[in-house]
Amino acid sequence: MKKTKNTKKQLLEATLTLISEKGYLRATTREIAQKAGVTELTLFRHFGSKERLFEELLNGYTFLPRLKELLPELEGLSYERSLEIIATRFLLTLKERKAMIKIMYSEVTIYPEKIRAIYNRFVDEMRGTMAGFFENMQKRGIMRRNSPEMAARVFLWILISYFRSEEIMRPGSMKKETMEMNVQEIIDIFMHGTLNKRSDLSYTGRTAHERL
Amino acid sequence: MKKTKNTKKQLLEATLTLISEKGYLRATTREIAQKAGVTELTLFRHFGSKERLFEELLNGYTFLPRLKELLPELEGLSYERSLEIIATRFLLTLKERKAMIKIMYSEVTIYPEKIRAIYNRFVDEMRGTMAGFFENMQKRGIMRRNSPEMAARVFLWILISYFRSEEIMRPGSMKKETMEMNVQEIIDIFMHGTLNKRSDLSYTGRTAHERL
DNA sequence: TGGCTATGTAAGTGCGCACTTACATTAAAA
DNA sequence: TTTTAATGTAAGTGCGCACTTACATAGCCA
Repeated sequence: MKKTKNTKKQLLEATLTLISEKGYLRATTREIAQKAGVTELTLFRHFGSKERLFEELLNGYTFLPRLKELLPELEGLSYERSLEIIATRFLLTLKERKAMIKIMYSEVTIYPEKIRAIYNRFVDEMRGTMAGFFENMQKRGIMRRNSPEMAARVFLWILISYFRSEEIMRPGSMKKETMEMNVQEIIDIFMHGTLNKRSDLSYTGRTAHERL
Repeated sequence: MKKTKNTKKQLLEATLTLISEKGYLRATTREIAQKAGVTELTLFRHFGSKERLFEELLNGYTFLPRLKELLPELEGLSYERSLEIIATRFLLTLKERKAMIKIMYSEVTIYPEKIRAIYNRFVDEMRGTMAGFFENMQKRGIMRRNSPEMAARVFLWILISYFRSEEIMRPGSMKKETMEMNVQEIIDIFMHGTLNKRSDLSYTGRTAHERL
């Protein structure tokens, strides 16, 4: 063989980048090949068609959320602090996977089943993990008796929307400090809720907003 | 003139539908014209190019959220009930605007400025209204002293993600009853928060989840 | 060394699509 | 009735793109 053995990998990477930037139809095979440093013909020799190239990208992609490994490290921390750490880690994962996330948002109409499958696999896993975490918090009497499933969904929804708002709909990338502040406020709301109750004051004293 | 005077309107409607279903590039001018009941040539005589057709669609679109008109009707209702009603109304608005929302999600990469402008106009207006509502609740001592802005953002984020999850990423459309139940659980979390506090029990007795 | 495999060069094919041109028709306004 | 504005019919143009074919070349292994 000549030169590199990882041609396929580089083609898949170029595909990921270009399709996330310009969408499936606007990302031409010529451009993808060029970005991968090979000829267009090589692309077709490896994947046969543009469609199969895209499918292989989708099939081979894994989000591997490292959330589960994170949970044991939270022992001893407060509920609030735990949520903050989980949220931060989750947002970083989203940021790392930004390219694929953009694809999932913009190409659902075209590849409904496959993209939904990936998306749901990812979200379901996250939700399962979080639901487990919440169940645990309930057993310890730390959390109210909400449905852990729904709590997990709401938790993830907030963060996904926040990510989308900051990273995709608003210009400029999330700054680390802004993010930390926002996460604090978000978690504050998620944890305490928004209703004024006397016990709040005795427990936390002030809201994240007041601390600013 | 011949027949209808509203050719432009019908073309714009067809454009909205088709682009939301298949994306900008896959929605052909031939198909759009056919759906509008006119010839392709008529389309070009009216709009000059496909791009300008799309631009006119974006420029002329208005979300007109009727949220503001809704607020006065909430006088006398509980905080929780008010939030439920607002959430339901907001979700219905999203459902009605589903086509444009799908376009905004899938074509941001291609028309960043214009789509972001529309999106932000919509979201900012909603957020402003909600922030006003929360400020009012704070003045009355009903709500904790969170940042009303952030509370509004979180509130809308949850609902938008919920909408997306049910209407776009999961097969099948939101059933009315399921939606009502989900909204109850969501609002329950948003309002009370997820922390177990003694005053919760004295105030509401049980969570939405326990009521099921 | 010789054969095999991965890649390259170059030229081309066919299709779909946005967009055009020339001419005809119809209904309403004048 | 004549004129005019909006639409239709029909044929076509040119471009970009996915994909192909034929032939050449460079490194690896037996």
